[in-house]
Amino acid sequence: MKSNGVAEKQVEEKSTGRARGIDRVIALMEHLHSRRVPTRIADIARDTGTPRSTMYELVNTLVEARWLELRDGDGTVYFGPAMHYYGSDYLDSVDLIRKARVEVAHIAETVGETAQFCTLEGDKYLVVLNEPGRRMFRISSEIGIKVPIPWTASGRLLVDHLSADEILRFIPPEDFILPDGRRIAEDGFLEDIRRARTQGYVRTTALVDRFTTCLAAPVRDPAGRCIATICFVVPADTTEEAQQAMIDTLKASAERLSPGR
Amino acid sequence: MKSNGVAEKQVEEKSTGRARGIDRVIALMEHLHSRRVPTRIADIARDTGTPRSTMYELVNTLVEARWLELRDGDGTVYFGPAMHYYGSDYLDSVDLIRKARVEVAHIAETVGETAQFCTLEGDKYLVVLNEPGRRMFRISSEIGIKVPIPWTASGRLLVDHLSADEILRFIPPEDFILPDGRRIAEDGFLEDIRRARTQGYVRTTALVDRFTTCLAAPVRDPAGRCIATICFVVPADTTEEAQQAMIDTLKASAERLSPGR
DNA sequence: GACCGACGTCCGATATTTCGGACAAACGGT
DNA sequence: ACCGTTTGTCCGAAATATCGGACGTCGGTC
Repeated sequence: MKSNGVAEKQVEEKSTGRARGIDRVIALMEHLHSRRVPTRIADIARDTGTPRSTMYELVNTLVEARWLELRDGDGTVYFGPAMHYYGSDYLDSVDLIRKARVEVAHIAETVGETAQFCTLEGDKYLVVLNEPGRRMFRISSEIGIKVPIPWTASGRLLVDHLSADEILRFIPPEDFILPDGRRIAEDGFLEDIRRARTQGYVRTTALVDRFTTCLAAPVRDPAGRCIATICFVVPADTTEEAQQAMIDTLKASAERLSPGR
Repeated sequence: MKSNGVAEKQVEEKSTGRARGIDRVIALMEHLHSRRVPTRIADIARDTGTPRSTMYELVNTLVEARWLELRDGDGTVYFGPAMHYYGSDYLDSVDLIRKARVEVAHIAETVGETAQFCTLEGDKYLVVLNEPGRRMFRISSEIGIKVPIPWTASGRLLVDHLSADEILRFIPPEDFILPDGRRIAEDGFLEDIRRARTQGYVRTTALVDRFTTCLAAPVRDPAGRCIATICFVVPADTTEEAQQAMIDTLKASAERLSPGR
């Protein structure tokens, strides 16, 4: 069950190609999530290595349960309302996330910029909450999509409890290569982390996206370990003055979210 | 797949008690959603009519996929982060809901009261989006929980495209009985609907909860049919003046959400 | 109008998953 | 310390869900 670099993942190939329905369904949902777009049944079957007849059977069952929805009438399927209901139950059940929802919504509304709440999952960075700002230019929320730690501002906070050695052992080497092929220098990265520890926030500019600046502040547990971050995603040409105000906002929010103050 | 009055639902009992894993999983998730609280595996097995050994097997699989999470260490399970990711994908994929999220978040933040976005599913009323206000007294969001139409303010808008006869045929008779046993008079209900059509909003007080007032405005499709509502849930002693301001806010939001203006 | 590819359904065989029950460990009350 | 209850794992048997492939439709292309 380890996530290999490749996006697509055939279902476990044991001796025969036969698999349990539930494993097929998990592969199906992961596939839809990674594509993030309504997809034709035959394509899902091919890309997940599931027999076509099996996939049709399963999709029918899931559509009936509202886990999936037939879209457009062009034969594509995508997630259905049941996933939203179950997901909301999850959000409500996790104390930190429930509080973070309030903070993120509040600062996104008052500041007017996109705000996010992020954590680590394994050795990857993950957006858990995303509230778009008034500026509606970035539509794609990347909720639940794993991203290499060095690509992000928050990532520099989320590993700051580790030593330099531990950090480099923890992050897969290939994660230092940006989507455009550039390489992030490891010592610059470690220096960012050191500076962040003393400053109490991180700023990155033009990292994965040339015209975007990220501002992030750490949510820490009572032991001082960074367990999550809250951050703004803003245009790189935002004035320094405005950015400083946002940093103060983030620090205050992050402080309120840190358990045991 | 009809929802009978009884909350619990054994999995399809054909000739033998045997069922597909996927059907067991659907029953499991529905059970968790209806209980809305982390639950012990053995209890889920009993309440869904699933053999214990089968349930353990399935839960292990689902925990590994992050569909479920083991909680507390007391052997209970509940929804996991994957549900949130899939649910977010669903929200982003439905145009009206994506826009409604912005409106609901905005009015909840600016007005400071709990705002919701609601639709019909079958012959039941359903909360799709819920944004708690500053007043944090009502914790329970009821997202995805089906409620009888006559119990709600929004319900009076959502059926207003039907004639009186059609309405009474559409709503199951038992749905006119409130949780406390009181009966909602059918002609009063129909009168509410008539008035709502001309006024463009609905107000109900002390319906399902003695101290709560609901204010709702209709989102209409180009044909004028009410396809959803946006509403506030406020204390019954809110001043008339404040309520009027909220009604104006709701009408404006509902207008913005109505497709094709 | 014939051909080709994609879509969706159906059916029988068999590899496999579900199921029941047994078992050990952990728990908790007296 | 004793005993009844609950939790979680394991195993073999057999009921059945998955799979492959065949079939009829539909639409577009030459």
